[in-house]
Amino acid sequence: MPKETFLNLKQDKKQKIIDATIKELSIHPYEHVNLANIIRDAGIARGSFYQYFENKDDLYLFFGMHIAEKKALMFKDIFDMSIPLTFLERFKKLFLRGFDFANAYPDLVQAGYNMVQSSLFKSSEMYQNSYKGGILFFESLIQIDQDKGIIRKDINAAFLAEMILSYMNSLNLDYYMHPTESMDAINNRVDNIIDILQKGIEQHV
Amino acid sequence: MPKETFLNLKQDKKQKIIDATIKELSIHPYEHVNLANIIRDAGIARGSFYQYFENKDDLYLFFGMHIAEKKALMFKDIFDMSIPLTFLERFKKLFLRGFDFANAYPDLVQAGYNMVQSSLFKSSEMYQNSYKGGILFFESLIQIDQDKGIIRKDINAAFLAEMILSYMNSLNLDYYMHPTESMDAINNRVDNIIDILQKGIEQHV
DNA sequence: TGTAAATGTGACAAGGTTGTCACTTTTGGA
DNA sequence: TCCAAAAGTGACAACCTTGTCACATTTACA
Repeated sequence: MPKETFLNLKQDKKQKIIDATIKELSIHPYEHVNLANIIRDAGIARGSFYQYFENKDDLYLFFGMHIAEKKALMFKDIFDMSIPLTFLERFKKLFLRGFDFANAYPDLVQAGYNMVQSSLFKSSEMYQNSYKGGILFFESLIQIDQDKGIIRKDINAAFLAEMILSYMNSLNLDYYMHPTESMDAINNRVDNIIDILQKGIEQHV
Repeated sequence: MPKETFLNLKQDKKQKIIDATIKELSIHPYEHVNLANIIRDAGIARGSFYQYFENKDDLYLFFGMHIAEKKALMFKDIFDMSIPLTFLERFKKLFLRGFDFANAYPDLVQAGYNMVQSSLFKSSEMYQNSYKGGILFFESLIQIDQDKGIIRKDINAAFLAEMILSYMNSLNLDYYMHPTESMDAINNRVDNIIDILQKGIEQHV
């Protein structure tokens, strides 16, 4: 956790440090991040950095939370269960929103990708929880649709949830790294995949 | 490429260096690999190392090729087109064989995983080619089945190939990292997924 | 305005890693 | 057996990075 000194900083100085962190993390993998670069770009002294954060890992922890906050805002409505949607409709929304997020915050996403790559982060509680949480959420959506008779009952909800989220992540990450496809092509691709899933899991009456 | 000096080494000395590399790479992510550990475990002098390899990256290049050779041997028959199999049959074989490979060479796979994680390796030509090659191969298998009327013609072969390979990779890697599931559970999971794909892509007459 | 607490600063110690080089030992052919 | 080429060796220079600390400056409040 950052020290109070950092939290008390004026917004624009805080933002400068965040921006410098994004820049450095979006260029270098986590393990090669150089504090000197962040300090230079943020325009602060080395000593000041250690007045704001315990150490480098403390900065990462804060930065991970910063990304999580941005994501929570962007994906909020998709996890809102008061909006009635089938499993596949919700999944499609999540899938497409991932690309919107990448378009909105390209550097942030690149930086986040580099963080997630690191084994240090992958084994962190924060990551584990959010990953498992996502799977459990979609697993329950699948089960609801199975109860309603929309999805075949012989499908293992956990397996399906893991598969689609793992594929979504890898495709989103691909797009972050090489945003070559147009949004039209992306939509086409998502439709094609959703169609396969739809026919693969639907309950025939 | 390793220097001739290395290639001229007696097999058991070569193997000792390979084993030490596997050990170090299976414990630490690529960026944190410490030559001192490899040298100690291999029982050679620092100077000798630089008589065998240009530098650290040269060792990685060689090691990547070493893994590729082992894999080629293990997966050979799956890519043998003289054996007649449908796309899904071949995919299932590949999927399951991935787990066999992990069981046969757990440390090697762990080390390979750590390598593949590194952005340096991911952007290497060797990796790009083998990745694209796999996708193209399965893309062509899908097209063959489409021509035969086994798979719906409105399915985009490239999209489907990318999806299944990306999912297979992530599941295989998961298993490498936490081999908690029994082979029975694995078989069950693979069958469940193959069933969804089967129903999702089959051509109805 | 005076002063104590908070914040800012950058040189530097401590620790770590890579690749080099002058030297030693081994090998293999004359 | 002798000797030149090949292979082996490990101390070390060069470099890099983190976190610290004694001191300087600013802030906030009496």
